[in-house]
Amino acid sequence: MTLFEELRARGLVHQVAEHEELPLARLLERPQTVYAGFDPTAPSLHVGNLIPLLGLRRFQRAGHRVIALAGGATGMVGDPSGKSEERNLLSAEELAANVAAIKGQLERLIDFRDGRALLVDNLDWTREVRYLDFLREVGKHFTVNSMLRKDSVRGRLEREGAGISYTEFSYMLLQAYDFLHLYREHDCKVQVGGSDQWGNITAGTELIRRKLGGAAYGLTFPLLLNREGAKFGKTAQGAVWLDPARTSPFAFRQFWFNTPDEQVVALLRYFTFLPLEEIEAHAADVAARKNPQAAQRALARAMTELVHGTEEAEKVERAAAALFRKDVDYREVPPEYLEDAFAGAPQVDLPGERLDGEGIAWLDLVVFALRDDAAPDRPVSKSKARRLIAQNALALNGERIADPERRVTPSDLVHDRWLVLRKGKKHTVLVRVVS
RNA sequence: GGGUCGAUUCCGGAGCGGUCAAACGGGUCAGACUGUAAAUCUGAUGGCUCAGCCUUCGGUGGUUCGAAUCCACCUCGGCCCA
Repeated sequence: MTLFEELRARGLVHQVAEHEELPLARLLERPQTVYAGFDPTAPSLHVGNLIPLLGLRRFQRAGHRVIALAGGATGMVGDPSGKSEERNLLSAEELAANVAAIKGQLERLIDFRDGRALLVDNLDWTREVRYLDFLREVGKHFTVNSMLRKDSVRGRLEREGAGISYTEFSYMLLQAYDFLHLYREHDCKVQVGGSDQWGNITAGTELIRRKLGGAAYGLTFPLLLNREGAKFGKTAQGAVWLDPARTSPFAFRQFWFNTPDEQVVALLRYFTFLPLEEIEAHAADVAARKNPQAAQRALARAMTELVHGTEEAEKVERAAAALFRKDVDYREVPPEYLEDAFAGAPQVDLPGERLDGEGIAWLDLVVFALRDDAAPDRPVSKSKARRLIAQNALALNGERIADPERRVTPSDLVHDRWLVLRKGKKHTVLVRVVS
């Protein structure tokens, strides 16, 4: 199976910009250089970025050279694609920090050994370009008419109360210029990206054709939506990040595990490198409602291994297995197993003296241990904690406690040092009592 | 620069002087069911010393016994004109 056939079989081909004399599938029969860009809009990539990133990885595995581009320059301008509103500009310092962080993540998912991949920053060739030169060299090749027809721009123009600044309007020219640059310097003829990048990619192929008479190609991956129709990877708590400091490996694993049946097979094909036959076996199981959650488990495992490594993936899988077991008596689980099980779960340290004497009221312990759903950097308010208790949503060491004034004392400790606090079915916090 | 419309709780969006912590929908959280699903049903969704009180409706000042609702100015945004 050729790379192109596999991409199709996995549902990864959305649109292709190619040429009659030599279609993309034929072009790829010989090793090519392929690029995708990542704008430094945040200090970490998120699962949405995995689409082009793993796309590059597939090209690389098929023997092509890939270029991962960090958008130090384009990030300064802001891509209007897929954005319903104008965004605030990031400072140069923020951008530089973001670029550095993103580069590190790219390096873990793409193999850069022996020139098999390049890591570039478009700021390097854009910084010195003078505005007048840019207008004459690049701007002249675009009509505003065609720019206005791009979805990214049109969406903004048509949306009531939105609008688009000249800065963001210019974005596609910068990205086109990147493609031109890579085409010239690295003989890069193919750009890939999410489907929202179509307009930006074709702007590049057009520029290359007009300026150099060159034949450049584009490929976009389908845009994934979750059930609510929102962009894939966005949750109510925000994006699902690759950085373990922002999204814990446990939460990362759970994100994939919680994929609904209707979507899990598509995600296996789309994101994982599992053989297609294996995925079809899962598809059959899901359709027959056999082995519930097996497909989700495979997906969660594969993705966590990819991003956080095998060891971490095993750890959080064990943690989930322990945490979601029914009727666990934590006192009966040996401490070393417990510690391991909670390695990926949120933890807080509680000073031991809080338990002395009367102990701490259940309500206060909850406020101490729980974060606010809406603002994860803050503790829950007492009002919310009260409501949760009233709704019988909170359990201590596996036992629901409905009395906010119930005292929690050292006699509640599991193995003399822990309190296991659970909210609902899915959220567990390990409270470590320290002296 | 001129005209005009708008800024409401996470989002959309009601409200047009008291009965407004603010309808309704979405989202979110929780409970039941279940497979740590989906669908469905139920409840909750500003804060607190929690059956009472406190602080909110772009900002500042004003009118009034009383303002999210009226007035003035300011800030920001849309649309139209220049």
